[in-house]
Amino acid sequence: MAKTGDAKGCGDEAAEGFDLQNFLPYLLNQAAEESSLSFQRVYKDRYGMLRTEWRVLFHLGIYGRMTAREIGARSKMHKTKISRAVAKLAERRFLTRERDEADRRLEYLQLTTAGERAYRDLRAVAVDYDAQLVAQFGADEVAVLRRMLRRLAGVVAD
Amino acid sequence: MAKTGDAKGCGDEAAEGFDLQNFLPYLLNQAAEESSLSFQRVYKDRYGMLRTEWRVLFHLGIYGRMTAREIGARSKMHKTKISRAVAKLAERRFLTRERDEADRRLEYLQLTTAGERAYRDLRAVAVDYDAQLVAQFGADEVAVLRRMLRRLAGVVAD
DNA sequence: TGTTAACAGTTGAGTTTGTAACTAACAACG
DNA sequence: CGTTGTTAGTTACAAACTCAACTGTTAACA
Repeated sequence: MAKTGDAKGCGDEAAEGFDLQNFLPYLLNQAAEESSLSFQRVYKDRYGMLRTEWRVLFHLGIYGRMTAREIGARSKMHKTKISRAVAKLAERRFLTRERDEADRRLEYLQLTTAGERAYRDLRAVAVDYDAQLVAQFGADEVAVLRRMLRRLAGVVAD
Repeated sequence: MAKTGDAKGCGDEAAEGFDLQNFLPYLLNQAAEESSLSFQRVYKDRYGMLRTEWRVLFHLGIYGRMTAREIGARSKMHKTKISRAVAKLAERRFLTRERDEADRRLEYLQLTTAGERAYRDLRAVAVDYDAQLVAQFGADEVAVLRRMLRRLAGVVAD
């Protein structure tokens, strides 16, 4: 895969002809950007959401009522991102915040009916995308891809 | 892989239990972010570079003298990003800009000796990373991963 | 030629992000 | 209790990104 025999007579000839298009961090970024694009357009145009907001919406939609801290633990998003995403979603009445009276530092977040509706709508788009992808690449290869990406992302369990 | 039988008796039961951790755009972003991190640290701490600057540096290091337009065509980065990255690299004397006298809109960019040195240094880091990855995952699986990512990224040829 | 369109690259305004410092609340231990 | 440390979440400010408008140049074609 890596080109060789590019001898230029320097010291570190091993890396001559470095292949950027096959370099994983670069490639991952390109693929991530590209695959995000079609979605981004849906949740941006349809609901005026950012990716961070989409993520928070999905976490609450999938796992139900939880605190910002728990979202952070699951998603590895930084807490400031979450804080701002939550503020926007609350402002748009997609979620409600409820203080925990036992530990008043905590705030439970929960989707409103409107938030739930948005989540279901966007989830349908996501499911379609997934199906399309599996149809295009084949279930086996997609499974391999997912497994490797999970390892790269350092996701141990859930 | 997808959970089923979560019947809640609504309309769109197919998507109940949507698995965020296996959703490709999400997974890709997580993996991309994670894999970028170790590098980011190297080129940021060692040379004060951003990812855009790293990319420009590598394009010039690998393919040699070219214009900003060509970098854009190869990398799919937006021209404003490239423009600013080039400005910073020029300011730090990592590249020189040379107007094309035949078509005065064009400016040829080329690494200086210092730029070349930085490129070689960072390339060595990249090569190491790659080797480590192949050792960890196995050459075959990495090849599959690369092929799929290239397709996802929409890279047709080079 | 003169006019209009297209292109390479830059700049500016508004938005989003990252880092660090901050507030408020709980915990631990003397 | 009271001091010190930790945690949940927010805010402030600077850096970076996006999008659109801009400059300067070449191409197209009447």
